[in-house]
Amino acid sequence: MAPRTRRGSFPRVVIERDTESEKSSSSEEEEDPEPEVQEEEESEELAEVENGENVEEGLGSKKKERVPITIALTKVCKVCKRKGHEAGFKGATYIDCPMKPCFLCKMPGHTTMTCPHKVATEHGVIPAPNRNTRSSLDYVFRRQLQPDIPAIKTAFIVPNQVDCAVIRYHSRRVTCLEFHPTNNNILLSGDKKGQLGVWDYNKVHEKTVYGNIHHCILNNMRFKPTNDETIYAASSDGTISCTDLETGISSSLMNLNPNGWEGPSTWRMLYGMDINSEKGLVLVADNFGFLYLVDTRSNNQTGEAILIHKKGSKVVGLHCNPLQPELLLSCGNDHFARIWDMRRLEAGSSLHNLPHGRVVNAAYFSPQSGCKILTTSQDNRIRVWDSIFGNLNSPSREIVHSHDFNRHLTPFRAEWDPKDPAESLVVVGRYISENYNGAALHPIDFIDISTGQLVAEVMDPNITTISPVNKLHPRDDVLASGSSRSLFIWRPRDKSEPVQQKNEKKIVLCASEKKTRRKFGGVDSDNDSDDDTFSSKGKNFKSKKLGSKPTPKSLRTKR
DNA sequence: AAAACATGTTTCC
DNA sequence: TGGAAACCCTGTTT
Repeated sequence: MAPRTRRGSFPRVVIERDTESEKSSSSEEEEDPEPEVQEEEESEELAEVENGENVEEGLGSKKKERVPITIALTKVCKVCKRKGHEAGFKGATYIDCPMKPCFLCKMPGHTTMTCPHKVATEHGVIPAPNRNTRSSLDYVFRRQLQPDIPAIKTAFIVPNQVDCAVIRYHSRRVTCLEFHPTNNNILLSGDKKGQLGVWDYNKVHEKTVYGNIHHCILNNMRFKPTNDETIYAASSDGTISCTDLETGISSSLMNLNPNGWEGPSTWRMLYGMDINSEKGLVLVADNFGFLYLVDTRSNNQTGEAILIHKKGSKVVGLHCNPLQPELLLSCGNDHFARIWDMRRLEAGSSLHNLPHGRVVNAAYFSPQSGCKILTTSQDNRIRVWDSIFGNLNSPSREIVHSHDFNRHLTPFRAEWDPKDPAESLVVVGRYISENYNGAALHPIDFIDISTGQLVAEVMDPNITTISPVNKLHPRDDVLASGSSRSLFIWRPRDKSEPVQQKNEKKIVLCASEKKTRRKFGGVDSDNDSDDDTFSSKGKNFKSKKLGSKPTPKSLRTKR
């Protein structure tokens, strides 16, 4: 950023921003509100309040007479550049800039620390606007719509302990995960580079990476319903692949960029994908708002591309209703999730449009009844619609939860627990870190979406990275996480443990172990400057089995 | 040890 | 409309 000019009374004070170094000298002082700045403090402060428009001119005209005063900015906030406070980590606790809206709920007037949604055991639920009709009649009504909803919820079994992990299985950040539909120990993973990993996590050292299928982001994959050794994948390279998991032999169903690179305005990328087995279709959607249908028997596109989201916007998610093959759910960067009737697919013909505050990362029907809808939006809210047959004008619940967009991260997606008969357990990684005994960790949250309660937060002191990609096993009590370039398998700490009641289920993993002492929680980096190869540092492509008491050196235990 | 910086997408203007 | 800024709880290299 350009140096910031501040118009004081007489001498213009220029703060060279490149001296960002100061922020880190946090160790020296704590509460001292007096920075050792020069004399012109108050004038500076004044100017600061209303300036901002004179930055340019100051830059241009005062180039030479500007005396860059490199203030010893021990107290200048790196976020807003004002003094008197300082954003950043203090130990393992992040202090927000008070000038910014709350990092969690995005509302002004408070910081994350004091956010009303940051209660110890829950992130908070915002009842949707139309939710004031919360009469008992309403419940009766909804009960009629969903007669199969169990009256008493079964207790959740939450995987909470790292069972095994593979470090740098991928050479880029993990972008998607999929459990094998029939083989219990097989996990598939895709990464930013387009590689497809096949991992038998009971044999940690057996793993396969197919690197030639795609050459950029593998956005979504699905098993072929009629052959569970075959996987479809949609990639930002504009192709759909169909790969045999045994041989790695892959064919391409579709290539939206047959002429190769002709510039960013024409390069089409495939994001959302799902399979409609009833109709024998692979559905994919691109970054320009279009949906494509591919017949899985002929491997040919059927019909024309259909504009299903705002023209030019990315359609990141597609989901076919598990029970009603005519229903399709899509979501994308136009801030909408949309419900479609497959029999009447044309631009503008959506049955419902579900508005969101920001980009919608994911939208899913509930896995068993297909009656509920769960969305993850970049406005830090998980939204739930309890019945697709009910009032869809506003969500039944909005659950505030930190899963912001970050350039280094795969977008977070809240995922259903496919095993939960009540369809109320959801897993989602958390962006903001919390101080757990001195370590800044990013838990993976289990949320009861019927109440908004945080049922469990899963973490390990050795895992300091953010885990935006999570998937619960369709049959076992197993959680798979993709975090940075690593994959983790979590299982319950002790299977013989009596199942706890739902409200006592707060789990803090290894809270007493504090080996990890890092300022930052970590991120799933995709820094292109680091090497792609699996051999670049010797530690790449190594797998590690973690015992029940994990003290793995491999898990980048820092100090 | 500390700082620079690479990186990509959305939103702002 | 297009270009610039914002992001600001990285990870890696310098």
